[in-house]
Amino acid sequence: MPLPNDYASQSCSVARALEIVGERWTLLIIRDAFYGVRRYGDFITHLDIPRAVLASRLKTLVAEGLLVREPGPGGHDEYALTDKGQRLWPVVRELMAWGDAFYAPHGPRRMLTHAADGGPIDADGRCATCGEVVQVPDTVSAPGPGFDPAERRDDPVTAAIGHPRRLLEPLRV
Amino acid sequence: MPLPNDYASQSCSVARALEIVGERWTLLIIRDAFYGVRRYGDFITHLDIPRAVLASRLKTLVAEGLLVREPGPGGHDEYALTDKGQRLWPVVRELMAWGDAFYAPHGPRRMLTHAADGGPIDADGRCATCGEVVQVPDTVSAPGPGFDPAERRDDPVTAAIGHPRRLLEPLRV
DNA sequence: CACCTTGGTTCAGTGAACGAACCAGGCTGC
DNA sequence: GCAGCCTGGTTCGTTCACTGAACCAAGGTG
Repeated sequence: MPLPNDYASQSCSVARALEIVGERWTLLIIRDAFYGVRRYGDFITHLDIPRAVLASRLKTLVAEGLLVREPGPGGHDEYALTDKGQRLWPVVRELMAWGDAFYAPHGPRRMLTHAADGGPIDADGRCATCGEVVQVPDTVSAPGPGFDPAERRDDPVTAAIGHPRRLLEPLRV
Repeated sequence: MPLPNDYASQSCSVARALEIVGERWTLLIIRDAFYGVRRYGDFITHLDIPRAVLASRLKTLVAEGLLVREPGPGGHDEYALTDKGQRLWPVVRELMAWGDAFYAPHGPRRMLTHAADGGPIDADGRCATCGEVVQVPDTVSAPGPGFDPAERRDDPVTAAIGHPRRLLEPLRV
């Protein structure tokens, strides 16, 4: 974080990690990337983030190698998670689990299941049915009991995550 | 985050969680709390955080029930992690693992082991020796190969984490 | 009773976030 | 071939939070 007082002086990997993903909005951008969001405009409409901030964050994430910018099917460039970015999935998953545990009075807002056998994924990332650690592309994210359709807006992202989808599967053709 | 544009509108537990722990410094305060830091002055000297910001964050964390403020042995009040706060440990652990994987050229800065049998704790929080999920108070944190003693400063916190310690064990008597 | 330690609060300066406006390139319709 | 729209940004003035230094109050110590 390029504030006068940064975390860099600390010999701690939590501090180093937070220098990259600890800035406001960054982890939400990463989360949306797992949900298949790849285009600037889709991030804007779903996150409701100031355009300048999104541009700045995307630049940082590409520079740090968490995202790659590449030509997409529509002729527009897209942002896709690299392996380095995908390895943040446990962080996002645990954050979601904590939020579900304490801030989702009607139950989890999203359920994670194993695409291969449909088994639910437990707290430490394993499929309750087969016991395997589920890889990111084999993870299906579906609305859970705490999902509130009333909050649904009409952007393509919100529409897409309204039914089960594999992580990383691009939102658009 | 009480900025004009907050995350609250999103039906997403990641966003809800980040409203609490996504502010600058907050997760580092939580991390230090796992390391046994409990007193205002120790947070100040170890984190090098502006005093006003620490006071504000501690107030928020107590209000949200992640920390409790209670009388300590020295007659001073102390801040201790509640169960709700302790359940953030997987988030901190995964963040540390990610930082170690990509920003620790000389290997992990800290090693986590199971107090009962000394087995290393792997990526998903299980002891490699006994296979159990290691509870927070049974986790021992020790300097790893990437730990740089040259960065050591002379505050009590840095001195204490220079050798193996159980998580949550108070820094002071 | 002076002094030190601890745990804060206050306040001015600075930098980042916000949001609205602007702008450039590529495609579309005609 | 050009007017218009969609996409993906940049610019800029305002607002807000972080920073760091100074100040302050309570409690313990010599």
